[in-house]
Amino acid sequence: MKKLPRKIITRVLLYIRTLEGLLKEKRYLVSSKQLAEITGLSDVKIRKDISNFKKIGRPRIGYKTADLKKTLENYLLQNNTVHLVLFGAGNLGSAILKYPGFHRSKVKLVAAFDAAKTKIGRKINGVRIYPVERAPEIIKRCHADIGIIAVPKEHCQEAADYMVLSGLHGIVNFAPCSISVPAKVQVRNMDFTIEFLSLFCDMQK
Amino acid sequence: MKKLPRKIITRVLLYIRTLEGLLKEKRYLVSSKQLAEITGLSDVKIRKDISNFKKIGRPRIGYKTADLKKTLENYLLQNNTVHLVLFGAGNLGSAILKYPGFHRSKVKLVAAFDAAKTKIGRKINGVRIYPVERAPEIIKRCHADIGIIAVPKEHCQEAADYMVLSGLHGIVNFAPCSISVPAKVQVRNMDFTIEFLSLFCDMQK
DNA sequence: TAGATTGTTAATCGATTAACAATC
DNA sequence: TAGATTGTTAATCGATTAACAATC
Repeated sequence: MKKLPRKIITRVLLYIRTLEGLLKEKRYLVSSKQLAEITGLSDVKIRKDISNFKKIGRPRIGYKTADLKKTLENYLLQNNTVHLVLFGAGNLGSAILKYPGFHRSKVKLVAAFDAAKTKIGRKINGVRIYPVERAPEIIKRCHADIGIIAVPKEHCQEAADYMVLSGLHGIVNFAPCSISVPAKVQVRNMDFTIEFLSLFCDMQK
Repeated sequence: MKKLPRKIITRVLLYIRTLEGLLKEKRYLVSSKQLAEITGLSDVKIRKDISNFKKIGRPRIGYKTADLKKTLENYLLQNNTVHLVLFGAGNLGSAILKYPGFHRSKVKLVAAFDAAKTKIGRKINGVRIYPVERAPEIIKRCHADIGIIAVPKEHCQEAADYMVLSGLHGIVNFAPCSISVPAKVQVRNMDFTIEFLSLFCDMQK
């Protein structure tokens, strides 16, 4: 199976989330047109995306919800679970620790780190908070894959450095600033302000 | 000035944020190559993006930080300030209310709404929390542009409906579910789980 | 002048959409 | 059979990169 571009991966994850919702409502069949209505994407694009995997739809009928979900998951996630660690257990960090995302089984936040003495040792949503100095040790021990930066932007690069040092190859950065990391480390930036402003600019005219 | 595609808008906002940082460090000149190093984008792309505005760089020298920032802001944001309202003052909502984004002057969160009686009337970071029923009235009164959904996903569509009813044309949805709105309303979805998983899939191989 | 950097045009690449054949 | 829907191929569109001229 060839590697898919990021755009398609993101959409496929959206399909999986959507299919999960449909299953909860006991809708066992779904067409690309229905998926298009729910997701806001075009039905052609959805069929094209799905065709990257295997023929699974039936003309005139659509897709079996459960089968489609399983097919997409198998190709994309296989048997992997993503292990996440969080830097910064403040407001945003706590929100992330409690984020009610889909697919609990595939995504596991395994440890949090914070600089504040008062927070060390506490648990939020079952996840223990450790002092940042212990990050390398703990990250290696629990085989974390991805680090989340939710610290004040002054400590943003510091957190990134700890992550690189600990051998992480993926970082999701919620702080509104750029970080500098080796090329092998993938970074995804989530700056809320940029999102708000970009939507606003998009809306003009 | 022609409307720019969303991708370029988002990058230009990143340049503005970066230039703001450089100004704080008293770096009054910057080249596209330096911006490329900080942002992780290519210098050609940066020059191409900037060339959408006006000739402002000087060969051999680069750009005057302050001038470039001003030029980008003038074209993109003009004299506008974005007025935001928030639905849901839980963990994530509180984090958004306190988000230390750049450009305080251009982005203003003007009101928050929550269903919980205990939260009504309180202020977080100077923003008052109102009962959801008052949303249409307050949103109209304060000329809000964009609504932020940070409610539990069960109430996600409800919040969206309130926003549409109140005349908002832009929604940023942090809940992990799809919403259905009229075509004139622009939606931006931020599902953390999808971000984490998509980064993870991207990292494989 | 030589060298570095901008800004632009042309070429390439990738993603989306259109058209349509296949099929149930 | 007729109609709806999938899956695929070809055409279009947009974004990125390469090449290079302009300029300080």
